[in-house]
Amino acid sequence: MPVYMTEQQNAQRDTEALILQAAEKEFLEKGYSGAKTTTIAEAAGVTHAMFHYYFRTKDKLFEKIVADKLGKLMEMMFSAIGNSDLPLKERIVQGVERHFDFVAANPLLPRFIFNEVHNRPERLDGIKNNMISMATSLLDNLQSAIDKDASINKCRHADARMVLLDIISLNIFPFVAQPIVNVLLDSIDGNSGSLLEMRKKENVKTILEKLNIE
Amino acid sequence: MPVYMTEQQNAQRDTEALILQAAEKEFLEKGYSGAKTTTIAEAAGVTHAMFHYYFRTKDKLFEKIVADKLGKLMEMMFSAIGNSDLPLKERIVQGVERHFDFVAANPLLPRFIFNEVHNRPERLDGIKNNMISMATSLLDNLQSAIDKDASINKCRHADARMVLLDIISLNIFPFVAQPIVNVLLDSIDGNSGSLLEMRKKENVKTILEKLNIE
DNA sequence: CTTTGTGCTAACAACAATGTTAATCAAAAC
DNA sequence: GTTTTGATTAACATTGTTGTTAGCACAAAG
Repeated sequence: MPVYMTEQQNAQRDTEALILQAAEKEFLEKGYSGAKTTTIAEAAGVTHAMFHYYFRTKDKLFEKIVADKLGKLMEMMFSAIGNSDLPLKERIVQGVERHFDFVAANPLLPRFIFNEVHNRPERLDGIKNNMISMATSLLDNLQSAIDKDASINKCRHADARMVLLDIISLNIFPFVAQPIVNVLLDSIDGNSGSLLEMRKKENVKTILEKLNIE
Repeated sequence: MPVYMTEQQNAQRDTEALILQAAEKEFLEKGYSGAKTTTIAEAAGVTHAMFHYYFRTKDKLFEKIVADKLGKLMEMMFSAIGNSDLPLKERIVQGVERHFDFVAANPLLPRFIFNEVHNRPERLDGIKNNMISMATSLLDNLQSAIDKDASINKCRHADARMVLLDIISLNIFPFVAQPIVNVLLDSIDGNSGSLLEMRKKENVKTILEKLNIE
């Protein structure tokens, strides 16, 4: 393998990366059927023949990107289960905030995944087993942490799966429904933009209250 | 206006309605760009020329359907604010359950609206004012009910807007993410299908706990 | 300096999707 | 019964989108 790359190879990596970036953005924004290869090429600043030169077909590139984003599905779900080394309260706070921050950093990801999984549910087949085993172990761990805390302190004996679903639901919704939520709240009082920070704190509070912690 | 319709008029209404139904289904399933007029016509059992005969263009019919579904946006949000004649606890229970049932009866509606509002946020412009005034009055009412209950009983002094967002988030998520949630929960134990009923109860509980009612 | 390989372009080909039109058929109006 | 009206069809026209190909430019290798 070459230590120095030729200029041609540099150029290749550049335009290939440019197309990939443009495609990712376009696909995440508009989904498979809404995205156009010509638009992607245009956004990348190359002729649309380059698209096919590097990635053969629209499907091939799309499936590559779907696979990539599907890999983030785990993170989109299980990052909400905090670090098991922390005491339960800190674990919950960290879990909710970490999860919220992940979604905030990938605000288009949820809608994209929901849409493309709805379009072809069999996309899940490949990661199903991985998902299940990961969910099982993480949830088992969280559940016993909750149960232990429930015995020692006054914490509620909650179902860890439900808590996880609560966190994911609460955190993802404002991003999936952003324009609508903005209309709803921005105009009632003038808190434009601060909604997300507000919501992040609120969700932490909601989950803590649900578990009756503190 | 005729009391009896001619057979031609009957036929017209039939195929027009058939196309409309097929289009609604197709659009809700696949969105604007994913839906094909030929597929709609085929599903309605007519030639695709009929599509244009009755509805001129794909856009026109789509906008009609979007407007219709956007009309349901209010219900999708504010049905969660229960009847103000009831005591707070019953009001919350009724609100959450009524809202959940509405989403369950229109499971494709949220994704459709989120997508098409994201594609063209200006779609909201038309109903913005209506939304705001309705939100204001309904939320004001709910807020004072909460505040009153907080003074009399031990109920928490919660922000009605946040409570509304919580309910919508929790109730809508399982439908928007259905295949994923099913994988996550179905395989952990064998509760296939019962997830939604489970979730409905859980959401009621969560909101009641949040308000510290009962 | 020639040859080879490769990124790149422009033009074209193929197909799918939207939209149109002229002609047909049957029921309703007269 | 003739005419008219409107639903319906098949065929066509158009455009947008995807994918291909022949050739050019230019750096690297010999």
